[in-house]
Amino acid sequence: MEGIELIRDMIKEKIKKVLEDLGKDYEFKVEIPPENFGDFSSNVAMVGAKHFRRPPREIAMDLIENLKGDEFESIEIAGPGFINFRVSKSLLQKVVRKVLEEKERFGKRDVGKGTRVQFEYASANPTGPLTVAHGRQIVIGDTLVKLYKELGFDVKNEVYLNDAGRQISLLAYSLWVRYNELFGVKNEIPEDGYKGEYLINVAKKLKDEVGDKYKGKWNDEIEEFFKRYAVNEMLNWMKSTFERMGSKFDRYFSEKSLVEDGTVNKIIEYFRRKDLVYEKDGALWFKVSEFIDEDDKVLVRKDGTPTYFMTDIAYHYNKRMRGFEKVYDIWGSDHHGHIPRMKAAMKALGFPDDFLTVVLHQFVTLKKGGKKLRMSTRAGRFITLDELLEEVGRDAARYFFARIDPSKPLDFDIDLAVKQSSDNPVYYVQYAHARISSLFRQAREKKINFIEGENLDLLGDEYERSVMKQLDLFEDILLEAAQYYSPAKLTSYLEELAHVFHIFYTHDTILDNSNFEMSNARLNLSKAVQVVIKKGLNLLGVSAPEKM
RNA sequence: GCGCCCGUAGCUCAAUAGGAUAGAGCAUCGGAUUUCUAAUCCGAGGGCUGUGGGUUCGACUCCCACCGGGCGCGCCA
Repeated sequence: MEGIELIRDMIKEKIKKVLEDLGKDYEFKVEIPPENFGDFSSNVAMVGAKHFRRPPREIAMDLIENLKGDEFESIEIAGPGFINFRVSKSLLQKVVRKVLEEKERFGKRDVGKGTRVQFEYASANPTGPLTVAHGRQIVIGDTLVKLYKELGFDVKNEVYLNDAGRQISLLAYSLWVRYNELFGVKNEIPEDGYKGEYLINVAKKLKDEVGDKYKGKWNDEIEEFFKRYAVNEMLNWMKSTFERMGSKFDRYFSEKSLVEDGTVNKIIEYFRRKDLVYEKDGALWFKVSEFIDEDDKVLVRKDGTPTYFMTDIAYHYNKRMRGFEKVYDIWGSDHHGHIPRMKAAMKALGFPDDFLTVVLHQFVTLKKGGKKLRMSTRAGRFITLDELLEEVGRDAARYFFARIDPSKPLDFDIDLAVKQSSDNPVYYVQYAHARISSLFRQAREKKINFIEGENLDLLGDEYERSVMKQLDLFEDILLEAAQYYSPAKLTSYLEELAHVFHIFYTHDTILDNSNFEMSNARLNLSKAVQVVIKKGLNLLGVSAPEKM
């Protein structure tokens, strides 16, 4: 039941031991080299040149003498001093066994040791439909949440609703205008109001519920009602979009509640005691400059309302009080200016430096008919996430969002996504999964018995080897994708795994009536691939079909 | 003007904490199926990794300058 270590780690350990025997200890790497250089390779001899004060190739020769063993079919020196390892079949076969034994648990580790962390993403103004930019954020967030769970963290995810502030007043008034239109009462939606058609539908629903109760009437109380009604409608809409995306949040957190429950005032009091705020021009300012080389920022406006900065500090205070040891915020790159002052605020509250990590992603631009579309919620003209899902489907949309590293801008060509959706690499990966399902259906038909875990010792030709090596990488990739906050590492991996499988499938006959043992061995290997692909797609929130 | 991010094949992107001959897919051209799904596989062409310097055994990767694009520099969020 004890799983083996990654082969790479095993090699590294062995080398380390040999170095210790020679009285040396320094950093070096074991990696997967380009083709034709063996299975694994190390730069240990090259890095060691300064430590041994001898030429790399000479060092390599000594090391190789001490490394020889059953695990390796061959160890060779190449190029300027690389040591290339070709590992034994039996070592690779153990990976297959491990995958089959652990199934969907394969890849789980306990690096997190139950550390309580939180991911906040897809946070939005509840003033309109979610955009494709939110879609990108949802996929990045969802995937990281699942990855961190795999790695043994206690993870929660949360959406922050900016349900306070001026934009909500504008939303309420815009809805009121639409509502009155239904009675023939004409009013103008302000320039910076919400002119999208969706508010007409909300207005109709409201009219069905309350009739002409608010026709032509407007006061503070009515404004409150319209705010509550509109925000609730927008929130329900958001939830339905999340559901369409296959996304689920543990909690929706209201910005407004931070004012109402006194958290904001509590923070202000604390800052006052610490002499970190001052009054100027009727507003309350936070001494950002006390912590970093940036200008001070307003916390409370002249009119007494808190700024976004203020409530966000309160929100993060709240997170900390709830017991999260680390929080990750996923923001669009247009928020990057917000990072230093938030960090300063965290410091002011006495939180550890690494309490808050911000994961930034570049924006999504849309292209349609060769033209770039600029999205604007207020103007009411944009492609919504709902529309995108309608056109390309959940799997393709999610995979596409995951596929580009968050640090790169994502250029979403809608025409291409619609027209050539079958070219989307998600199908390439899914197809490998479906193909394997089909293999097992065929095996039953051909009366080829599948015995899990048997005949693995027959695996070892070059196609099988490359599949086994790729399987061995999976655990490492999960860690890497989590560390770099990059689901794209996972999609690249899956495409490569699908690729080596397709090659294996093309060149080796898997179901062979004249050789049941070999058939069973290859079915086992296929099964292992299927388990890993399914798991990988699962982490991305993409389905793994049995048939295509 | 200042700050952050990005620049790799015609297009969309890789390149595993500085490593070997910079790789895939799409597109183009040419092949592969009487047998497990051809949504696949094999092959060909296509590159001064934006430009110029620097660091070292070695640079797409690190440093400096510049060019080009995105974003930010609110009592907006």
